[in-house]
Amino acid sequence: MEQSFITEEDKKAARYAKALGHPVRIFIIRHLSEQSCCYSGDLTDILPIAKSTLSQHLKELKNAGLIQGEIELPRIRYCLNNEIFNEAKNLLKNLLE
Amino acid sequence: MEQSFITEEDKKAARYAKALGHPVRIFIIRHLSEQSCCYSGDLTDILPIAKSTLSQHLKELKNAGLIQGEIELPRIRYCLNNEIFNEAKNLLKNLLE
DNA sequence: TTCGTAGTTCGTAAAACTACGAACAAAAAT
DNA sequence: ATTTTTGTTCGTAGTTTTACGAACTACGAA
Repeated sequence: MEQSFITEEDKKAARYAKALGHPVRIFIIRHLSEQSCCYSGDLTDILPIAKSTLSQHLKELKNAGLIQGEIELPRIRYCLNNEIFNEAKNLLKNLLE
Repeated sequence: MEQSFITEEDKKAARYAKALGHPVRIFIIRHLSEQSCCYSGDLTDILPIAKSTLSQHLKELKNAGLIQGEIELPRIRYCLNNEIFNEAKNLLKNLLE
């Protein structure tokens, strides 16, 4: 046990990978990649989960920084956070070669 | 709640992302990408975790199919499983564009 | 046969994840 | 003022993850 060679980049990559580590969240990210933004209700109509569960998944993606929500009453418009999404992309692409 | 558009590919991508969702496992994958194979003992020397904990992380990567272990007594030689690793790479790259 | 090496499995405990319905909040519409 | 719409937060329950040390397996060496 000399030393940990786990870098900050490893930790970041792991956080992003973890945020992507659920089928619902993969779906949301894919959906947002295909059509730049969407409303939570769009997803509720499609996905077979309770809206509270969806809200939790959106929160996790927000916490990881991958998406952002803009209030557009009476709804909330979710989009990819391109800056952070690109960071995640680069870290994971780099890891995967 | 019309229909789930979560595909089998989404589920696979999520499984791979989840397997990568821990700094120790990112480190192991990075390590194996840099030097084709390694022994568990090499990792025990570097990482500040108990060998049983390391064994669990290796098991998760094995369960996801990303790595494989070949017995080479008295040790076990871990390598990337390139076929599955490539599948993970393609799924995640595709997701990330 | 006994000892040492390399690694897995077991048992345990704490934390995090997943999911749901109910309750709530904020603003627009009636 | 009440209702409707959209979505979040709360409370709860069951499952999974993470981590550790101890015990175990398998083999080679002394």
